[in-house]
Amino acid sequence: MSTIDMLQHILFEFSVYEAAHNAPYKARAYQSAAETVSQHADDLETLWKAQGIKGLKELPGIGTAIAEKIDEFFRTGRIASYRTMKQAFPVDSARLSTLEGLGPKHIFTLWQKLKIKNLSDLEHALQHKKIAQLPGFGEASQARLARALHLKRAASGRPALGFILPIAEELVAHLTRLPDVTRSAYGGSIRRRQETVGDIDLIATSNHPIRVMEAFVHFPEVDSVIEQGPTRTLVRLHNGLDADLRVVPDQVFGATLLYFTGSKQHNILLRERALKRGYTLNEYGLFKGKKLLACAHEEEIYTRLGLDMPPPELRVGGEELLAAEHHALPDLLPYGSVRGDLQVQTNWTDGSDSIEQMARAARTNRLSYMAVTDHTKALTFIHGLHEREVTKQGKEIDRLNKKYTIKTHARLLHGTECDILRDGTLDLNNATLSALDWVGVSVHTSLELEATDMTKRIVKALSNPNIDCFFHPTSRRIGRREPCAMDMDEVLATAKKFRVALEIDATPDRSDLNDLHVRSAIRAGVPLVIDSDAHSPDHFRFLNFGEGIARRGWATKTDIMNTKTLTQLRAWLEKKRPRPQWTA
DNA sequence: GCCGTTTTCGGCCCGACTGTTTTCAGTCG
Repeated sequence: MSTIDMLQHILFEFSVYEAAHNAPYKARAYQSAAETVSQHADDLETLWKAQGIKGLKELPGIGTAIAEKIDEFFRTGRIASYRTMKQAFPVDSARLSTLEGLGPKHIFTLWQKLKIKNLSDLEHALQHKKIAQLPGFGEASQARLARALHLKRAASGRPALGFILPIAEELVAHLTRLPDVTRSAYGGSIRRRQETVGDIDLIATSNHPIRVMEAFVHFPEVDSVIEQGPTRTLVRLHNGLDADLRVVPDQVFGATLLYFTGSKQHNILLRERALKRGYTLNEYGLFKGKKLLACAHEEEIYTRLGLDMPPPELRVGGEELLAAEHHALPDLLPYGSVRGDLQVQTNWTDGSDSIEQMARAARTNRLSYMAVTDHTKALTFIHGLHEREVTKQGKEIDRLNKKYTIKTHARLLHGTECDILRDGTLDLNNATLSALDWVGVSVHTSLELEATDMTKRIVKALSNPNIDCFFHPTSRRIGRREPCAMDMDEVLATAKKFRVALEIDATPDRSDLNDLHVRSAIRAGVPLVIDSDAHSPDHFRFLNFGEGIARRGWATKTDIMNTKTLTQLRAWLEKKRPRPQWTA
C-alpha cells in the first residue's frame, strides 16, 4: 500500500468509526477528507512539504483537526489518535465496508456481539450461522452477506473502463429499442470516464416504468435480480457486474442524468449549493419550495445555480465547482482530436498485422500519421529487433510511404519502443536511435526495483538526447500488476528538462499515465501524447479512452503533441534534434 | 469535523429499496 493509500485508509476507518458511534457529520467530514486525499494523491505530500498545515487546510474538507493528523502522519509515519481508536475498535472496517450491504452500524454490531474483526472472522461466523440471530440482522441478511463475501472472493477488482463501455453501450441500445422507452443513457463512472468501473448506471425515460423494469430484468445479460422497484432496479449481470437502472418521466431527463452521473461528492456539493440559495435539488429537478425551476437539461440546472457546466469527466466534487463558478473551466481536448498514433506494434515483433495493414487501419480510424514502434532485442521472447533489423525496417517504411498516399494509408514514421535496461542504458545504440523519426522508451523488465533505483534508471534513460517519449511510464496493468515505484515529481522534472513527452497509453488495462499524473504533468509543463499501443488493427479505437484520461486530467488540445498536424509535429521535434530519416 | 455573501454556532444532500420492523433503521448511489 502506498503512503497516500494508507492515509486514505486511515481517514476512511475514522469515518466508519464515527458513523458507528452515531456521529454522522463527523463521519462525513472524514469521508470527504479521504476523498480529497485521493484526489490529491500525487501532490499532497509536495503541498505539505511546501506549505505545511496551512497548505493542507486550503484543501476542501480539510480543517484544523484533520490537517494536524495529516501533518503528524507525514512527519512521523503514524497518527496517535488512530492508534487509540484502533485499540478500542481493532476492526478492519475499510475492508469489511467493501462488502455490498455492510455499513458502519452493522460492522460495529458484528464486533460488539461476535468480535468479528475482518473478512475471515466474518466467513467463520457465516459458516456457523451465527449472524442471523444478531439484532438488526436476520436470515436474509445472513444469506446476503454470504453472497457478498463469495462474490468478493471471486472478483479480481474493478474492471477497466475499456472492457465495460461496450457492454454499457449494448444495454443502452437494448433499452432504447423497448417500445415503452423514450430515451436511455448510461451515467456514473462510465460517463465520467473513470479508469475502472464498479457498476453500470443506466437511465431510461418512460411513462410505463413497471413494464420497462419487467423487460430489463429479462435481458439476456442479466443473471439475477437484487432489487426491483418501479423507479429503481438493480441486477447482477453474467459478467459479475451490477447494473442499476432508474426509470423517470422524459421531462426530467436532465435532472436524472445529472444525479446519476455523479460523482457522489459532486452531487453533495451541488445540493448544498442549492440549499444555500433556498432551493432543493434531487433527481427530479431543481425546486424552490414545490415549484419546479429546472429539470429538462443538465445545463439549465447548473446555470440556475450560478455555474458553468463542468464536462462529466471533471465531476469529482472538488476544484471543478470553483472553476465552474468563476467561468474558469478548461477548454478540454475534444474527443477525436488525436491526429496520429505514436505507438504501434506490427508483426515485426508482437503485433498481429503487417506495417501496411496497420497503416491502412490507422487511416480507416481517421488518423493521418502513425509511428511504427516495434520492441527491441532485450525482449527476446518476442524477437525484439536488433540494430540491423531496425535499419532494415526503415527501408520497408520508406518503400510503403512512397507506394501509398494519405488517401488510403496513414503516413508512417520510423520509430521504436526501445527498452530501458536495468541500469538505465538503452537497448539500441545511439547511432541507430539518432537515425529514427521518433524514439520511445519504456520499462518491461526488473519492474520491482525500489523507487530510488527505478527513478535513477528512468532519469538516466530520459537524459539521452535521442529520446522523444517515455511510453506507459508506470508500466502498471490494471488488475494484474501494480505501477512501478518511482518519484513521479523527479521523472516529470527530468522530462521537462530534456523535453521528453510522457505518454498516455490508452490500452484499457494500462491507462498509463492516469488522470492525476496527467494533471501533474500539465502543471509541470511536460508535453504529453496519447497513443493506442495498438497490437492489432482494431486497437486504434482505444485512442478514445486515452482522450478520456486526458480530459479527466484537465488537458486541452495544446497539451497533447499528437493533436498537431504532421508538419507541426515535425517542427516541434526538430527543435530537439534533426530527423535525418524523415519522409515528408 | 468542516464551514461561512444568512452564520465563528448551528447547520450539515436526498430519495429508493430492503429487511426487520410494527413505523423505521441501515445502506446505497
